[in-house]
Amino acid sequence: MTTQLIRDQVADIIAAGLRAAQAEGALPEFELPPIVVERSRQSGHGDYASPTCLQLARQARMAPRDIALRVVERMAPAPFVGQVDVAGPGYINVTLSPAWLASLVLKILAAGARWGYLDLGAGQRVQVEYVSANPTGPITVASTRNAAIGDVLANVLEAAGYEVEREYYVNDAGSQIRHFGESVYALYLQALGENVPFPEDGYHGQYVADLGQELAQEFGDCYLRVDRREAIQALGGEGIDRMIAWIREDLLALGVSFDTWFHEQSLRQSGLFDRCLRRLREDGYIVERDGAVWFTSPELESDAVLVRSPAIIPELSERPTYLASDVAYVWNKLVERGFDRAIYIWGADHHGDVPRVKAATRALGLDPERIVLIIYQMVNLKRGGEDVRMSKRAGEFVTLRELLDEVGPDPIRFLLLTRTADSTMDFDLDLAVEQSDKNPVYYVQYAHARISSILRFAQERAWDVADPGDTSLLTHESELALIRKMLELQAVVALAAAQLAPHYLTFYAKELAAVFHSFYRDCRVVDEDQPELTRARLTLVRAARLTLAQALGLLGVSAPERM
RNA sequence: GCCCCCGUAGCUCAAUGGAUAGAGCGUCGGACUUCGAAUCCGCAGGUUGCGCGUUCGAAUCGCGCCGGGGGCGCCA
Repeated sequence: MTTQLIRDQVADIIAAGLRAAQAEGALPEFELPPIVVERSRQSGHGDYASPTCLQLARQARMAPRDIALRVVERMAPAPFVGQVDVAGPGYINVTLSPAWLASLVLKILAAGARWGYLDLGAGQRVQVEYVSANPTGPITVASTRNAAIGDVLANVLEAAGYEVEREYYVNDAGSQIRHFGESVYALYLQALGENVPFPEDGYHGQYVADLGQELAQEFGDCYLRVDRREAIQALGGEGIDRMIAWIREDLLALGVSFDTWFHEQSLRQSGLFDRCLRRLREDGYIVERDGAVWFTSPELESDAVLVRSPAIIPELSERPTYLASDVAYVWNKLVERGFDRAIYIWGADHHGDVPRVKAATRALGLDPERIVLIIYQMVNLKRGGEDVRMSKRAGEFVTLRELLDEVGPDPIRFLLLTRTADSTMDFDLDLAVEQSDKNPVYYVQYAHARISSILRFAQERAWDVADPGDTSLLTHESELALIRKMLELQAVVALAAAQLAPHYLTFYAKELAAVFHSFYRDCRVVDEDQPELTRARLTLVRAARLTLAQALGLLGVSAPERM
């Protein structure tokens, strides 16, 4: 199975036709623009449509239709082309050959677990950094959207042929960590019966109290005797470690895992942070004002960004501001580890930092195009149409763990990817739980289970489902529609990878399931009176099941054989 | 004050600058003695918030309004 998209092959033969027309003097000489070919939206317009001749009209000083006619005359035949038409104002419509489509079924099955995988990455190394929630509490719904987007995007990029690394950036420095440590320490003391006040900016969640209890039981009173600062460091660090373990476990239950857990602390321990800051200072990007250190750059509209302020962050051992670490981090990604591209998945609340990180990247002498920051909008959690309010510090939120207990990973992942990242989404707990036609994940999984059931049925009647039969018998309109949709998997992977938009996969999976269900209505698979056709159709549905499984696999959603 | 996202069918949302803007849900009406009815088929439903512009062509790009959501202005 070739990994070159059919759409691109169509573009190639149109380009060849154009050049041939020019060589023969049927068209004037001009430089060819990139040939636009897209999937036809309207049935009756073939499978692919190219509006290229429309845009050539001015240069060629000819009517677009005439250009198209002269090109089509000279287009070389190709095995996948069934019919070529000039339509409307000058579109070139290409219809795939039914025989070629039928032959595709065996190629899909032969590709197996690699079906849908492409070679667009050309060996490029891409890092996707996602979730990266502060390790001061459990994963919430907002971070779960981040996880779904990041994880599926990484899958898609891998399928498109990139070398992908998945990373979780652990913010284990900064004042939130200090507040957390102080909270844990206070609750530890309280658990031992000490009468101490709870810190003003402390964390109020039940899990912090539990953590204090836990530490009191395990360590006893030994931290009563050590210096407060030291105790906070030790107990806070222990708390953070347990939070990270907890986060890792919950994400794993969602089917999300990482190649690297990168600790912010390491940026300073390695000295990289200081080196980057020195570099920026030497190049004139650092100014000192009002007793604080600022990053400034001509491309930043708002003046300057705080790097360090003794008034806010008195202790040198603590990390400076958020941006300051990001400077060293981007250097680490692009230079020390040499990724060609670094993708960040950020919640909309961080959108203001995008120009800053871009500016800092440029200030370091790196190409800002190499970093891509995907901003996804917020998630409103709902239950029966009512908003569920959340605040991490106040300890009121719905966690990933609770979601998993209530809903399970499949609906969570699927539902979180049924919107573009740009739109705010409501996540209704009641709907997510509901196993009905309102919940699209079951619709797709049902198609997979239904095919599995057909294959079981055939096997029970002693059909050899591994016998491919003669796939050229697949000529029914609904059979061909199913194959066309299966073929589209490659284009969807390419599109999702190019746009960095994993939600295309969920829409595709639903469409594929729908086309299968329609096929099922029109064509009986197992028919004792037509053994040859039965063998061919068994092969067809095996390929359809594989394609569904590939799409679901990229989404990280299970493909059940029974439901 | 500045920034970001959204506005498309009754509802929730799609649509790599292309032809007649599509799905699901909801309403209504049909299809199981035959491989899974968690399914399918059909009907109805639209000035793509408004205006101007760019383009052969705009839901899509630009500018200006209107409406909704969110963020920033020494927390991360």
